[in-house]
Amino acid sequence: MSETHLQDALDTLKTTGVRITPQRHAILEYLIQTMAHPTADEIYKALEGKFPNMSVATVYNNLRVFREVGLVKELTFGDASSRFDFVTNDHYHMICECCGKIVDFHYPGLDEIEHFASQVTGFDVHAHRLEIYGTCPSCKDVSAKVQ
Amino acid sequence: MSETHLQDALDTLKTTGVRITPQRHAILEYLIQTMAHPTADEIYKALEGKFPNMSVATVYNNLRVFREVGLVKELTFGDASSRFDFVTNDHYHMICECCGKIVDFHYPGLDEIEHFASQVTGFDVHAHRLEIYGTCPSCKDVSAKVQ
DNA sequence: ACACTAATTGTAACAATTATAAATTAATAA
DNA sequence: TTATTAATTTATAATTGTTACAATTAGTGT
Repeated sequence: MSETHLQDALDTLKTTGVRITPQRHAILEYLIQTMAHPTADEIYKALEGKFPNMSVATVYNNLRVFREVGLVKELTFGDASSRFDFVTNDHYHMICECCGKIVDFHYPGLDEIEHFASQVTGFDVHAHRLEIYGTCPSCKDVSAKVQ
Repeated sequence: MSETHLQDALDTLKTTGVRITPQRHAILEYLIQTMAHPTADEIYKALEGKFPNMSVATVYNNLRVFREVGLVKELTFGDASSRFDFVTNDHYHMICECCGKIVDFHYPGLDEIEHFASQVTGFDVHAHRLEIYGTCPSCKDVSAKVQ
């Protein structure tokens, strides 16, 4: 099924007139296959084996292209570097403040808040972003043992 | 009433054992008084007149101190630099994707989603973050005129 | 007013990201 | 298939936001 995701993504590129290069193919493949939400540098390092000559700039350029086409979402948390997430269906992120782990979860029907906010502020609403911060089970265990 | 905010903030510093310096006083005052959500550099530039010798490092240091004490929230959007928001009561942000304007709005009862997410992921939940993106009224006007 | 310690300053370092220009390569049509 | 053209990659330099550091300065409790 990640196969079809990749195929869909490539189709999107084709219809949008974005050339499909081996580097783009590899970046997309990696983004889809990994369960993590990698930084640009992590992607760069992960593909170093396959593409010894690839430049970091290529990773950044293509992540921007993917974002513009809507294939990829850029996540900016407090820390230094952005993380990138292949867009499938809508989901939110639960983030461990201890170890940085990110877990996806689904939650339907936050559209009402978009409505509400639109009414209150007079904005046209395009999208929203929600993250929840906490402590993951394994970090809870660790801190329990320490005490 | 922004007077009491400032006084409360200073009290918080005192009880937390954080020294009250003129620079800290001025940064807090500026954060409370401005309706915007300034970057560290904007704060630095705004106080340049009063403190010609103040270092950027001082601004960053103190914003970190304020964050650790809970007086200030750091907002990281897609763009390069963090923005800082004096913490009053809980509110969310509506952000114009066209001009970057940020408008605060209140919305009660998003605790249920914290509960839900906690159940689903097994995390202990500490906080959440929500932003809504759209186009502000004045940017709507401009784009209407162009067409 | 004194001493103690934290805070400020100026600067250098760092790390993420972007700009640039030259070399390469994918898509297209002949 | 090949030539053409414009997009893409690459390598590197530049930029920018932020932090680290060491020396100086200044709050605070006594």
